[in-house]
Amino acid sequence: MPELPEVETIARGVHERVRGQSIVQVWFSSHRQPFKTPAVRQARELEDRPILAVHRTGKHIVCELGSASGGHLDKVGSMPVAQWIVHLGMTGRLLVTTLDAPVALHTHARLSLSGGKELRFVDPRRFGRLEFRDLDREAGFCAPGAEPLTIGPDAFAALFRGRRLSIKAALLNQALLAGVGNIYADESLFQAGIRPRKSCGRLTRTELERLRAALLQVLEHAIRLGGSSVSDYVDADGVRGFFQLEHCVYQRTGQPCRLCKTPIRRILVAGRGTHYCPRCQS
DNA sequence: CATTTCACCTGGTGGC
DNA sequence: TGCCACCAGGTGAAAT
Repeated sequence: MPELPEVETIARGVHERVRGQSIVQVWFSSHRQPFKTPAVRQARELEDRPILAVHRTGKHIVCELGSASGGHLDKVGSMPVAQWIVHLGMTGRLLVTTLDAPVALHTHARLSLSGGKELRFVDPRRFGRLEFRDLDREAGFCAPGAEPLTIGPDAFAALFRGRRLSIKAALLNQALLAGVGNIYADESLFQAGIRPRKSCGRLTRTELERLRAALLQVLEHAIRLGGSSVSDYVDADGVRGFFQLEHCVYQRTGQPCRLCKTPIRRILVAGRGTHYCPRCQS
């Protein structure tokens, strides 16, 4: 499941490979689900536009686009006038392939590019979303929550102050922090030595600062390793990540804790499978 | 308003 | 061997 490190890895890969190229032709599957903007309008809007840059915000991939009419006149670095926003959901992939590469099952979008490659969106469970924004008429995409890689100690602590829900549920709330999902919530709570069910309001300032530092460290480490491939995650080239090998608790139910050998436990918190060490996380 | 539950999806798994 | 119930979880809408 793509979370911040996986989405960051994909966005970087796509950026390197498609920056400066124009979208030549757009094909969408007939499935209704993945489109936040209706497919017909989305396809018409995307065609002929140059891709100026690709970056990540929260779990969203944002492609900054130039204007269609004078696409060849736009230079990389000029102001974007539109955006194509991709959310991968649970099983979404965004791949840069050759034009003649075999089309994977559950391919929902194919954007052929001026450089002779293709940008493909593949998503078996169709939880992903594709959206187009015309920046002349609407605001640019902005994740609702704070960015975990840059948020400071005070702002981080303020997110959780006065809340009664569990810290695990709060970490998963995208309106508070953008980009944290089940894997990195569990891993950062382990690193910080905090029980997932602990109420936000009962966390001390020291614990919150430990959590912020742990989250930052875990996310940066995961980005360096190209993300976690736990189900079928791959980067823009179809290459798997390596951070799953470093997981301390996620999907390690019953296995010995890497620090104290106590078997890792799995419980349900806020309806999500949650993994923790009963000894290291007090 | 804050918080919880559920529906949306398909592939993989385990029981019989 | 085959079939089927069930689970995985990001998100947003509905319920509490």
